[in-house]
Amino acid sequence: MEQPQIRTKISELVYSDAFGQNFLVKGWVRTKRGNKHVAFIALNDGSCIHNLQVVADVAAFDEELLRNVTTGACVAVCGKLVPSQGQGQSVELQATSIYLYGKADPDVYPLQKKGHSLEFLREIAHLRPRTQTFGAILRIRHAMAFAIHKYFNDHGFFYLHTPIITASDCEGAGAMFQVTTLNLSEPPRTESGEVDYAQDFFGKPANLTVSGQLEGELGAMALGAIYTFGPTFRAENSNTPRHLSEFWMIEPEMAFYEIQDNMDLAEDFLKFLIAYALEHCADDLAFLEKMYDAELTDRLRFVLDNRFVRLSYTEGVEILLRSGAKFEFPVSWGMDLQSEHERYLVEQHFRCPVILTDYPKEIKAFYMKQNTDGKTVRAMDVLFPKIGEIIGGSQREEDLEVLQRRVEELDLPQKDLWWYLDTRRFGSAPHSGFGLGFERLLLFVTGMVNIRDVIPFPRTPKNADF
RNA sequence: UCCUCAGUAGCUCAGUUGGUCAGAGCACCUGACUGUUAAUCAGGGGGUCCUAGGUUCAAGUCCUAGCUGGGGAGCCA
Repeated sequence: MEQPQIRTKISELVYSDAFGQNFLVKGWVRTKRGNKHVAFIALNDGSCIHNLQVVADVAAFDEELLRNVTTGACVAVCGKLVPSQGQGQSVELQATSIYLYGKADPDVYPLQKKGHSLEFLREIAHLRPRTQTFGAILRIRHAMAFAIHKYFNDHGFFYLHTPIITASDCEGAGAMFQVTTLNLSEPPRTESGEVDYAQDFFGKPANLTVSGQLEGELGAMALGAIYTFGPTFRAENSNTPRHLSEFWMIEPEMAFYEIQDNMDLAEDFLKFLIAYALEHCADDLAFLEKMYDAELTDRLRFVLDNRFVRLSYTEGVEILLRSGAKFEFPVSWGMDLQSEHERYLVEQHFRCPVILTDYPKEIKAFYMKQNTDGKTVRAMDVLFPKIGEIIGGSQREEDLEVLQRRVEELDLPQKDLWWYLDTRRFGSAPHSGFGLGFERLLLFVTGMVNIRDVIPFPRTPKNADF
């Protein structure tokens, strides 16, 4: 019988009814079962959550070959697609030839057919993509990245590549990683003994970006609406299931958007992404629901079907004060809301995503547009059940004098911000934007609870392996 | 960074008051079984009890410090 030369992905076969036809598949062995007459090989090639059941008549194959077909091994299989006699799958491949690409010594291959803890899998991040769980997560991650580009493209936004390396220290979003080519054991010194950054690569101190927003605003004030989608770096010593040192962030920035438009966009955007996941990642979501989170798709549908509650910080504080709930940190107007307060509003009071707006200006960034009350700014935080703040954004202050006054009040280095202030000096306009933490979105969509499990190779304090 | 819990076989864990305490299940190996579904059944091999000190006649067990991981908090997306 003629052997097919073209490889077929398993995702194309598991729902196929091309019975009697020959196919060539290539993938990694998940498990092998059977007896001395017949072997069942569960093969996965990453194209979908499902394994293809390969059936091998033991007598028809070299004994040594089959002995090396173990969990983790990589093989190519030619065979005939037939309806499965067994219960777990609708099709199976009757193998006519098997080629062993790479063995995986069962004594030392870390992955077993048994389930593994997520903590253990983090220690073998180079191999965990081969598990069903991480296959599902990484496919969903891809789908969400694609959907993000699709949404913005379809809505007339332009993808702007803001810099990864920045020499401005005023992004105001936490500690930064320094970028230098100086010899750290013997850096050049100035006459006064300080490190002489004039001799550094960029001639001044440089860092990895903590946000593309400031440059994003420059793009919005020219192209009308832009978004960024790239890696972001925070050198904070944060050790939580919701923080990474390196993560991906989406930051749309829109000219002529006021805060209400900003909220409309954020809600529509998030709902589009969730709907996209439900439509395009159904099998992977079903797996995660079965294994980790029985309410996963219910929760996704709930967010899709309900309008986000919108209320001001002041109203939120009043609800918390009236609630009678006991909080570790007592609520008062002017304080930043603690996790417990946000959770109360989202999970106890409204039981729905909440957009909080108009925060006290003292607890928000300098660039946010000040309200006429003199006390609050047009900030907006989108709070989700289980994961808290998923989006932070605001209308930006477009008035040069007001913005400059705020820069002075906060003692920010105005000379480094000249280019940012120029947008207010020349053709200023109302504009808004927000930042969406990509991995936080993925936490919500996948139902995972630790952010280290929704990025292929997590970077956290004391961990940059792989 | 703070609080808290944990670290024993490849994995998940048990190990009582400090005294036969080196254990189980799974994985792996060998054998059995003509269609399995985390296959099943029988047998076998497998240990720096996280590290360094300390207390004690005696430490997996108690004390101190450190390292690593989980959970909570802060910072934030």
